Formats: sequence, C-alpha cells, structure tokens
Amino acid sequence: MPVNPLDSPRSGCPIATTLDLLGDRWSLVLVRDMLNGKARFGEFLDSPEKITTSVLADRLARLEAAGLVRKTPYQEAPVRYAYELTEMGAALKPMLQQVCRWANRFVPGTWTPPAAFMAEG
Amino acid sequence: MPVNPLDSPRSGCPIATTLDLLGDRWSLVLVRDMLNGKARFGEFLDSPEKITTSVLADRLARLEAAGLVRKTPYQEAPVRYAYELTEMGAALKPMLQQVCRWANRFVPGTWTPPAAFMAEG
DNA sequence: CGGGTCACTTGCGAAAGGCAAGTGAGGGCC
DNA sequence: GGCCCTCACTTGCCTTTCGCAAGTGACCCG
Repeated sequence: MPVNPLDSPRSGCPIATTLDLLGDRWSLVLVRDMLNGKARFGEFLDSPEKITTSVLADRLARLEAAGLVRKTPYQEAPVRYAYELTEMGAALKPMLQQVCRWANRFVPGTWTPPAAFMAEG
Repeated sequence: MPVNPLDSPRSGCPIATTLDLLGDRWSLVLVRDMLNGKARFGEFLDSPEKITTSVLADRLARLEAAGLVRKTPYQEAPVRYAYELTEMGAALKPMLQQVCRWANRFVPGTWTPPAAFMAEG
C-alpha cells in the first residue's frame, strides 16, 4: 500500500513537491487518459504506452492517496471500480495542455492532440 | 554516456514523449534552477532538494543531448563549464508556472514562487 | 462445467536512485 | 615547493523502482 509523497516533500518548492508525486513516467499518462474519459483498469492497459498491471495498480492507489483520483464501485458482485479525477486531479489539465504545446513545437513527430483536449475550460 | 530518450518514444503522444525525457524527480528541478539564473555544477548542488553528484552529472548530460541545455566553457585552465537553457529549454517556463499555480492551490505548505518567476514573458 | 473476461497480485531479474568516497586539475598561503 | 582547499566530476556499493511474465479468484456465457 503506497504512501502519499505529499506528506514528506523534499522541499517546500511547488515544483519539487509536485514532482515527488507526479515525477515519474506514468502518473501523468493516467491523468491524461482520465481527462479523456477512461475510467477502468482495463482501459488504462489499452493505451499505446503499455503500462504493466503492477505499476498501474500502484499508481492508481498513489493518486487516490494523494486525492487526485476517486475510486467508486460501478457494480457489485464482483465489485468493480471506476476511477475518476477529483477537482484536484482535473485541475492538472492546463498544465498538460502546456506540455502538449511545448512538445508539438519542439519535438518532431509528436501527435497533435484532439481539439477537444486542447480547448479552454 | 546517456542517450536521448526523444529518439525512442513510447508513443507519439506529446505527453508520453515529454515524460520519457522529463518524467523523473530531478530534471525539472534543474530547469527551474536554470530559469532562476543558476549555471554551475556547484550551484545546482546547493539547492534545498540536495541532488547527488552522480545524478546531477547524468541529468545535465541528458538534457544537453536532448537539446534543452547548452554547455559552454566559462574559463580555461582548468576548463569549467556553465550550463544554460536553450530556447527549447527556456520554453518550458509556462509549463512550470502552471505547475506552481496548481501546487499553490491544492498542496498546502508549498512556497509561493518569487513574482519574477511567475511573471509573463 | 469448461473456457473466457476483468481486475488485480506475486515473483524475479534489470535498471535507476541514494549515499559516500575518491580523483585530478588548479589556486592560495607561507 | 609543500600543503591544503575548491570545483567538477567519477566510481562503487547497496537499496528501491521498473518491466516482464505468470498466477489468482470471482463471475458470465454457452
């Protein structure tokens, strides 16, 4: 069971503290998928980056512990969960849009995200 | 000698590709320091997050290989280098500002960055 | 009741990270 | 011309994280 890195930041710097939580190769990929409407374990596995099941389970638990993600049962027997962003998690969208703008401008070969993703709001 | 992760991205997604390069706990801390005028190996070591020398050497080389950082000698005998952001590296500033806004809003205890850092431009 | 799906967990080898110490070129002091 | 100091790294060792593969348990479908 993962701990919340926001409880023991390296420093008070907002950048460093955010990286303690999101500074890995997978967490923001999951936030991206949830912003695009994905919600189930299997849906995250389908993304082209091919996260492994163990890392996925760990990241979802971490993001939940940090308050970015909420897990709610969408069926009983067997109980199955949907993962969705909280307000805190969804508020990362402008930052991810900025990442896309940067990559599209400087890294050749990156896809242009769907207009819906880049739109305001 | 580090390789450039931009040469073998996991997918064409701009977010995933950016994370291949910057998705770790240190790279963006260095970009932050360079945006704030730091340029020398020893200066990066002084930051409150306390990066180790081996990781620092590795990250600087990686960022240079990716074209975010340029290394120029600032003295001969013994040759000493200054590290500074290229246009590509400096263009990460709006993204980092967005990170700061997010953290200041949602993560209690994070410092408010100096006004100069958050200003437009 | 046999096979398939969904959502995970477990195990293991490989890679990355942290810690501490070492190195080598030069400078400053006396 | 010794001696010590600084700066910019490198090296080595151990721990943690990651990726890959396989296993598990509950249910559904024919």
